[in-house]
Amino acid sequence: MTQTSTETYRLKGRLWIEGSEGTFLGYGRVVLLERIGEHGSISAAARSMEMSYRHAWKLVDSMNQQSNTPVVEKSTGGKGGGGARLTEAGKQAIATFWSAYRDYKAFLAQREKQLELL
Amino acid sequence: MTQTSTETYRLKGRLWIEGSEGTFLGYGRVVLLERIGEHGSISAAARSMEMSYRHAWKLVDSMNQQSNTPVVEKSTGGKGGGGARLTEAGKQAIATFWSAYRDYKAFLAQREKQLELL
DNA sequence: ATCCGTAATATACCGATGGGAATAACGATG
DNA sequence: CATCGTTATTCCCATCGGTATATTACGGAT
Repeated sequence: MTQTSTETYRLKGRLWIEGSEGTFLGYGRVVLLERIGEHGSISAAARSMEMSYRHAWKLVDSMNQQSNTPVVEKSTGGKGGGGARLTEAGKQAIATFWSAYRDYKAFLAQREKQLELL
Repeated sequence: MTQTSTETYRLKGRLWIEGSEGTFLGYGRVVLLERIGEHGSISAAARSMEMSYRHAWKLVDSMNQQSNTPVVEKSTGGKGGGGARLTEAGKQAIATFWSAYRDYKAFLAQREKQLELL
């Protein structure tokens, strides 16, 4: 027995849905969509996470451009200065991603048990 | 029908095995291990891919530190200046990762068929 | 007409990551 | 004991994503 330390290993992964222009939906993007749904604006959603408005705006723009129908509808000016709200396609996108994500997590947890390392 | 463009979506992901200090095995690391096995040195392995020796060395160091038994044995000086060779644990690590990787690819391909987006 | 908070956009900066070059140690071989 | 190609290690630099900051456009409410 010359075993000094015994490492334990975890199987980890990232999951995302790709469109024609790269990433369409990923974990952070979907959380952002949810926050937009809760707060009613991109800026409030960005503040609620640890994300800059610039970054959040780019993500929303990227998702809208790659979606067959926009996931977020934005309005500028007006009461409260404007805002943003989820579309039906947006809600559907969230559900679709979480569904795949749950399956993915389950796969990882299951597959992790079979790891055999020396 | 107001459908302008019809995006098709792909389910993509990354997979890696984590130890106590972060990533232990990933796609690039395992390819590097294989190349070391083929070429007999870290530097030749690095040259054979598009990787700097500095980077390759750090990856090998990280893997060795996190493995219960080293994955690469290195020798300095001597005929040919030294070299590096895979250990049994290294070969095992490669096999373990590719096995998980294949399953993971199969999972992604299968799960992709179930994506439903608007 | 003014105010307000948001969308929209450009610019400058910052921090991490990896690359390249440079240097030293190493040890069998001739 | 000089050579040689590798391991090992330390600098500095280019690149790149994201942050912070600043500015403009917008339009309903007062």
